Amino acid sequence: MNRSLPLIEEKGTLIQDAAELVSSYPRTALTVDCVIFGFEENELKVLLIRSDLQAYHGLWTLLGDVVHSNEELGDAAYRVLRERTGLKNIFLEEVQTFSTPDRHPGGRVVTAAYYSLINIRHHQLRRLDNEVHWHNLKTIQQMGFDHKMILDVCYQRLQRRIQEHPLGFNLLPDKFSLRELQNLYEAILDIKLDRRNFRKKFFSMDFLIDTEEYEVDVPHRPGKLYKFNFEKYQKNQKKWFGIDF
Amino acid sequence: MNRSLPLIEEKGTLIQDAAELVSSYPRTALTVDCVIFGFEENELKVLLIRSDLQAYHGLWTLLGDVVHSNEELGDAAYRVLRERTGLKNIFLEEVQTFSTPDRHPGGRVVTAAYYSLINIRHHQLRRLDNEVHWHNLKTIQQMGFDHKMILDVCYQRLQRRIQEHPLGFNLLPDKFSLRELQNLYEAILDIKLDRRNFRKKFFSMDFLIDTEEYEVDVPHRPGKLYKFNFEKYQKNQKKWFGIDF
DNA sequence: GCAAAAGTGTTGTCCTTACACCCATGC
DNA sequence: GCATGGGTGTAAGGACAACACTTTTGC
Repeated sequence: MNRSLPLIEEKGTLIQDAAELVSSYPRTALTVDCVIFGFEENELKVLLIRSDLQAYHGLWTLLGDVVHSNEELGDAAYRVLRERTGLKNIFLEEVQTFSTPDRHPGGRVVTAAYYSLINIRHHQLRRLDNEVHWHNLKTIQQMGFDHKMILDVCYQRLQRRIQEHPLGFNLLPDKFSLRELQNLYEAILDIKLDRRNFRKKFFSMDFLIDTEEYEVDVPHRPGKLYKFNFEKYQKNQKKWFGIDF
Repeated sequence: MNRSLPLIEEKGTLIQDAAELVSSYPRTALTVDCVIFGFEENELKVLLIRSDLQAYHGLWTLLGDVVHSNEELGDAAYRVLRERTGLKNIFLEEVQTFSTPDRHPGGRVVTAAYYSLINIRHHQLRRLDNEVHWHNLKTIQQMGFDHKMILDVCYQRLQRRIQEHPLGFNLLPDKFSLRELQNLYEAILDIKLDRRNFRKKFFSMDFLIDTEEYEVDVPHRPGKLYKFNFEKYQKNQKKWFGIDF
């Protein structure tokens, strides 16, 4: 309907010089912060770095850095990860911005939070700048800046996401047992699941490939090892229209 | 484990002056853009404004503005809405940032997109700055900037969201018929739903209050009118641990 | 043989889907 | 009386939750 509205121009003249307009805008320091979750020894961990600010002396913070002047935020997040940890080929997802005016002691800094979930063993940390370390998520109390809040928000996102997408498979060895898979889900969701129902669920989804191999060197009956059928998953992407709140 | 790590300080001296650090950061123009969906005449609409840039002469754009220097992004989004349309008491949700370097013809501008879904009749548009108009979502083709992409991303978010939360009820009159509710869902999800199953679904959720009133002046058998039981919904917030991809 | 975890099946319940007929009203 | 949409029920299938015993291995 509104496509046919006449152009009304008397209201104001159009802005000819977009560059002049933009140059009149206030400018803000922009950063990105990466919340990298990892899974190891049946615990959900997160990668933190020691704050280099005197104001947060001794506290841990997320991996973050300022966004360069012609850089996309997503690219900045990948760069931060690469520079600080050497990590590459990781999928980052934006969660949200944090822009409380006093969130940074040095002045106004707006940050966009990104998160990912990776296999700790598949990604060797190089360049341990400023003491990058994995921390058990459950033991983290205080952090610098508003990073504890950012972490909490990203953790909630992760929990929601893993129920909708098979994120988990990237986190396990190429061949994994169902117990390992279940441990992963239990660690992330922070709940216990019924072993039988869990197995049924995953078998019925039919995304597991039986490798015919078994665990070795375990002090109990060895479990079968499976691979994830990524191809099949891609094809069967859920299209669902239920209403479910 | 890492809580007990000793502080290693020889790596570098801590930064004493956080303000100096921040002042060294490059700065970026920051805007917010609001994607306001509305529902009227069984159609999903979106509130757009005529671009005031010569470069996008005649094209429609989202409601946006620059973020003030000490303003939270969310607050800026609410302000934009208030200033441009008079709309208040609306819930906005952040979707994501858009930061392609050349997305604005006047130079680097990073934007954060927010969306909402409102009842067009409950919110009178005041101050029709620069021709703010409702547009039928399905007829929108080209827009200024990268706003078509932003709109698409926000629409997808809306579709996902309405399947998880009873957003819809704010969009209808205080008392509504089930047909109105179903029209809303069909418009947003862009599908047809079975009337009987739809009714069953909503009745079984038990969030509807029977007003004992009926539609009037309809050219067919009048439907019963219901209210939404917001209180009951709050209490029964879904807590769910299934895995469902 | 014992400890530890793997592996397995059934049942009841609930949710979803598909589907067809009568009812109340305006005209 | 007819057109329009309102209102209703059932049956089948699928998903989920709860639950206990046997098997295999390392030691």
